[in-house]
Amino acid sequence: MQFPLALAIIEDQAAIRETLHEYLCAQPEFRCVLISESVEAFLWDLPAAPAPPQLILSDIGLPGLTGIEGIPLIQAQLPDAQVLMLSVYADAERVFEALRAGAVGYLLKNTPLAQLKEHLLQVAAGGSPMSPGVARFVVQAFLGQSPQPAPAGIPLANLLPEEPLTARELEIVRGIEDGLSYKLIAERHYISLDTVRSHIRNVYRKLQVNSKAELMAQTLKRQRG
Amino acid sequence: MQFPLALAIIEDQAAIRETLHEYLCAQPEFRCVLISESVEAFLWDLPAAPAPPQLILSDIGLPGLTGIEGIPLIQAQLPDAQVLMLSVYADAERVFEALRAGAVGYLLKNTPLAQLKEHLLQVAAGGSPMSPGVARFVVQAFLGQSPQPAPAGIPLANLLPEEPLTARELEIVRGIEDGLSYKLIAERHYISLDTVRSHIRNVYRKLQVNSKAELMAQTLKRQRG
DNA sequence: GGCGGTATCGCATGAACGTGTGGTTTTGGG
DNA sequence: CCCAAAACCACACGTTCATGCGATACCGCC
Repeated sequence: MQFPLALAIIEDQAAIRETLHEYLCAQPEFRCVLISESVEAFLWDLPAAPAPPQLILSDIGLPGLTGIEGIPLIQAQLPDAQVLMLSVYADAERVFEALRAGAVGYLLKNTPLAQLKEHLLQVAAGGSPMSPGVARFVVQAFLGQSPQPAPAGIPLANLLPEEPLTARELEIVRGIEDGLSYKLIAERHYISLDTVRSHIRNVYRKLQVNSKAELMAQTLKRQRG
Repeated sequence: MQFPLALAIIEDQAAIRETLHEYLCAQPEFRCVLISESVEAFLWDLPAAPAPPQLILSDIGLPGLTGIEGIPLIQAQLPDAQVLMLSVYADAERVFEALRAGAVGYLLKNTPLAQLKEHLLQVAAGGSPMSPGVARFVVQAFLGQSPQPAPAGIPLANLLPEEPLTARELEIVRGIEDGLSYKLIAERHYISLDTVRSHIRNVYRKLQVNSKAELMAQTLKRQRG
């Protein structure tokens, strides 16, 4: 394997895109040949790239075509390129779709930059990096399926707690999962309505959601996955 | 998940065993309850352990019973424990055997200690850590087998509503379970916001709930119970 | 033709929620 | 002892939701 590896990034959120760009391109192992904010833009700009990308780091949740839908289109243009998915979603369905579509790995967005770099290098070396929580989906599918409720304590927090929820926050989340209103949660724990709000706010930030419904949807997916 | 996690190590090579022991047990997240040099020794000493291990880090190449052969025996004694394999072998056959036997992950012995620690924590959080080169075997096996083996169906029908939901209403409910707002549900089905409201109203009456949260809580309970 | 059920849509009002901004008190290390 | 993190509280504003009251249209069926 020869360095630098030609790298392309597809990510719609400017902040994340810039962070990835700045960090990865500062590494001697990589050379960024194309940075796009959508699959469409990527394909459009591809002919103008200084070199064909060997590695493509792509978001899934993109405007227009999703990252998953983009994989076959990208591979049609770049048969030798390897696509590594980056996503905030940790549900089995999306993981399977991505792998079936031809992705070689699947990382969650809370992966630290340094690990992300390592994973990209491992892709180039023939690996299939996956965030460990993601890997379990694949293992279970591989096993045909035998959903063992593995963790004894069951942290309903989330698969890969970049920022772990505090004990208090977990209690609040349990209240939401029980279908309670903020008012009832407040009464259950003898705290004020605003305090509940405050905790919820922090939970939403940590879990990257912005409504009760999204929070519960995340729990639902995790239980089905 | 509560710390420290009760950890056991099975490794025959004294040097590696001591390295793992010293490093991991120095971490506040872990508490070493049993260090053995073979599966047989592990099982023998298990009753004398200060606490039942929650995580077991086991080598594969052991004298006597191999680590893989040991998994079912260990799980018979510790149904809630999770076994993470550690091996110098990176061949597909052994990986598959280990996973089939019940291992939750498979790491190579060249994994840095810091990463090993992270992987163990991820196991406790429900992950399936695998060294990236190992992961590709599993992905390929996954892709090689039945395209849609068992995505765990949608038993949404088998709730017990005295009044059954119509097809349309079920679609709307699915939208809610995906965490969408009324607006997004309306867009998804090309109907107006008020129509969504109308359907939801009927669903709430039929299922005897009066908020999104209660509806989702009902779904959650049904899936757990 | 009339009748019931489903699907569609509109409007209005109060409650619940999400989010921004600011605080204080408590608590567990360094 | 001080700092940082967690828990607690408050106010304000806009958005979303829950629910009431309508309405029209299609379809199968007796």
